[in-house]
Amino acid sequence: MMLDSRSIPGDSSEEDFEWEEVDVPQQIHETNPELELQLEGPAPRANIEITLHPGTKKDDSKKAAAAAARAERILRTGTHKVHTVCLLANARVRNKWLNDEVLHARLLSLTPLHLHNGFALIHKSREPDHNKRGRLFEAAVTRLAEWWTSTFFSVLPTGHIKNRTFDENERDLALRGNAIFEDEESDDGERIRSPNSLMKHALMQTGSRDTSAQLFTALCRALDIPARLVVSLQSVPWQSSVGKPKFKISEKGRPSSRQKGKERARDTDGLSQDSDFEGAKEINSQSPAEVLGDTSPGKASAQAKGKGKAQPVIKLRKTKRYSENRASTRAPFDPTVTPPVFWTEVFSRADGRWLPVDPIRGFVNKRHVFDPSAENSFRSGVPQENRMTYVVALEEDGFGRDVTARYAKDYTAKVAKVQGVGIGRRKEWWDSVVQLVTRPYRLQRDDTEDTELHNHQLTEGMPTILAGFKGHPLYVLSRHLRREEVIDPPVELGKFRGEPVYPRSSVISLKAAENWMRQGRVVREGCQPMKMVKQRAVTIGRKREMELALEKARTDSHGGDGQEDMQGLYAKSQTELYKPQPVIDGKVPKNDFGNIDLYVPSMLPEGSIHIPFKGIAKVAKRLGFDYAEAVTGFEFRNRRAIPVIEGIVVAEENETIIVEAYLEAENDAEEKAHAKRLDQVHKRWIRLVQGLRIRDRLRRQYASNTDDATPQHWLDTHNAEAHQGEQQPGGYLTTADDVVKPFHLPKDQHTVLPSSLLSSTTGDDGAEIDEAVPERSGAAVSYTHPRDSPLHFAQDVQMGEVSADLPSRRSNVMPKSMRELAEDDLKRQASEIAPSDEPERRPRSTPAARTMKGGRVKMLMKSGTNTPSKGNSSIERKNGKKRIREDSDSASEDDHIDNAASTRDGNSSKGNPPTTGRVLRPRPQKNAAKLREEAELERAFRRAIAE
DNA sequence: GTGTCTCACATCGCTTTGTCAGCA
DNA sequence: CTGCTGACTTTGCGATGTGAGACA
Repeated sequence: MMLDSRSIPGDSSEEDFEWEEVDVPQQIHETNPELELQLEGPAPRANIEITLHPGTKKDDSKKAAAAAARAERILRTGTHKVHTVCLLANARVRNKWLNDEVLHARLLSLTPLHLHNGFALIHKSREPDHNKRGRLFEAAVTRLAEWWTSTFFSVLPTGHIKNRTFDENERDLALRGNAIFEDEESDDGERIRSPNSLMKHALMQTGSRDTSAQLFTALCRALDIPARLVVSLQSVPWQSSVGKPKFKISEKGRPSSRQKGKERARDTDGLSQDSDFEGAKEINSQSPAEVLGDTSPGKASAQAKGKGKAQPVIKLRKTKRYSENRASTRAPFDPTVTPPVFWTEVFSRADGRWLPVDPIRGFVNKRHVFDPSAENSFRSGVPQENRMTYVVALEEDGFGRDVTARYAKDYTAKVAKVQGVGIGRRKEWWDSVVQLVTRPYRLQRDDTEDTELHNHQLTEGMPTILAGFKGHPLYVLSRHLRREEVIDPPVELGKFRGEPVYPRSSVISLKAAENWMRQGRVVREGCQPMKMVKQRAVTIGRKREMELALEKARTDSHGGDGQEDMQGLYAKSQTELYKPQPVIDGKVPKNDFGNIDLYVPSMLPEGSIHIPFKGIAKVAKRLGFDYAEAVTGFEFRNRRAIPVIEGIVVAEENETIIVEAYLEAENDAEEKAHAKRLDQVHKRWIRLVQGLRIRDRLRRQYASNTDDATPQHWLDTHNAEAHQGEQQPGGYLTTADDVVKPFHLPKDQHTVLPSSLLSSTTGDDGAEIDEAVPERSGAAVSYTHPRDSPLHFAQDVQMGEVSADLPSRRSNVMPKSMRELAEDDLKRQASEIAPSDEPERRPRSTPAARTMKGGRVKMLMKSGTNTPSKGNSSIERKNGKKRIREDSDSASEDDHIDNAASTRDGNSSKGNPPTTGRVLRPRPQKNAAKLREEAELERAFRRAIAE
């Protein structure tokens, strides 16, 4: 590109520069393959070509994958929650059934008497020592459990609740989607539909281990021992990784992608599991490859080998039976040996505590035997069928308590984290679920139990994994300390892999001096910061400040360290309450910004007061008092901190005067606002009324002079020429306005007749009409046109007809102002006599009036009060129009007369019958009193608007 | 071969005192 | 002319949560 001074014409400022010719390569080759640039300059005719290659889709796919992962996570979490709640509800229903009296009676009848007596003999009177009583009770429970386990109830290997991972369920659902209803009975879950089902199992003395535990609980209750049904909810884990076999190193060498390798690893893993675990076979038999009938050698399973392309559902059943047969051979998964999902807690009255009882394995008072995590250690490689996350104990009254801490090993280190402790929302959710089943009031034993559970956590011991220390209530590692946390005093409790372990109680949180100020505290003089951290700059101002400081530091040290800005953090113990400068001579101390910091009430200076009213600063300023606006906090928008100002701080002695002045100003402002509002209301009313009047007048004029006021009618008129005599002049009446009466406003105050306008041709009304209905009027409105208008003829004819009918109105048709109308009204008021009878009689003289009924009377009432002129034919015309509607269902004779009247009045030679097919009921006739009342109301209204 | 650690990415929470045009 | 009000814009960093993969 070459720059030439000639190429910059007429720029004097540019003339100061000496332009130099330089050689520029004709083409610029961009090294970036994605952006090719060819510049086009004036001298060497190089073209500018910008080629933008669309970026690789990598990012998009990444995004999509992330979105999918997120959606899946939400789904997993949701599923986990719903499943947990359902399982809890299920346990509650079972727990309720365990109170069935018939079930109790049946169980008691099946229990040997000596076991009954074992409990009956434990009594204060026989054994005063409660410790001994406690031991006796425990022994009795042990005997009962032993009898139940060894003699009475035989546990079936299937039918109990098992834990399943999200993926397993997904696969299962995908498989059984169509057959889920037909296949109901094939489900391996034991079906207990009522207490009767439980009773059946009690009589058969057999069932799943869940049923065993439930029946044992019922038996305890029958024996009058407070017993809880304890359930470890086996909900779908929310973590995606749970139950997934990990990626094998041996898979690495495969030519396929890692993901595929992982999938295959999972598949083959499933295979290996399949051979030795009944639960796993279900999962494996439902693997997607099989579902899809994929028999490729790479994915073909050992099981699939012999089964060819059988339907998945059938396969499921077959494999299940197969596994059931083999289940008994698998000792490690024997449900009578492994930790259960349901068990019992009995309350030892003597000890005042709950004893766990495992009626399947015959354990009593051994809380550690229920956590399956220890059991799994020797079963590595198989999916867990029991995961302890939530353990709920349900009492006879249906209320429950979360007793996970009693049974879970490493509760605080592991299980609590799965429950969501410290994570926030999930823990919140679980708390809310527990709250649903918690007794609304507390018993003493609840408090005792809480203490016990708390002690369990305290005596749990140090975590064995690093993650266990994270958020542990007792222990902390310095690596897990937060930015603003420090350990003080650093008392070592022990070591974890060479790292010192400190008590959580030694952790104290620090704040920067500024942040302490926001709490109304200042760092004591001479205190050294306990920790130095990198300063954060969030707002633009702060950032600039930091940059300047950094720049200054660089220049000072000549490009030396350029170290980042560090800030010191202080502990609360290093601070003291901030004491602002007092108010002296009514002068309020202010900060650099001219206001006062008032983040906490203690920051209010001595001798001052905070008046938190909006707009009070103006008052204080007007009165000339010293004041400071109170900054009570900040809002953050657009990388800026915006101070929140709430009122002012003034000297105490000025408070009364300022507040009084403020209230006064408020009152004034309120009054002003009220007056303004009133004014607006009046204006709006006036506008409305005037608008209605104009509308009414226009309608009367066009309705009376001719009925072809609408384009529709214009059409009708022309159509009617073909079949004259059929159409009625009231075509206008079929519009909505005729059906829906607008409002009982004085409708003929501005009685402006076309004739008057014709005579004057000018004037407000003429303009108005012209403006309001320029086209609508058609020939009928042509009176506003000059005489040479093509519509002149129609106008003449029309007006001639009208004039014949309206002799008296002619002279009094000028538009009136609101004031004039009011005056008229006053005059009328003075001269008004018998308003109801008089007008009714008078119009009867005209044929049109004779046909009028209720509606007519009313209208006449109005006209009589509104205008001094009598025999107002325009009104009659209007009434006539109205009459058509109102009298449509009255005698046909009336209709004829009416037609005749409207024919004449409407200046139409076509005596058409009413075109409307509507059937309208006449308005009921009003009596004189009612009419008078209405008239009075109307006058009042008119007076109001005349003002 | 599993449990634990590490890394990458997502999400949350902290941050702490403007400017300008339009209108009354 | 003055003073008030509302629109403007949507950051960025560290801590922490989450999940996948590596490794002891």
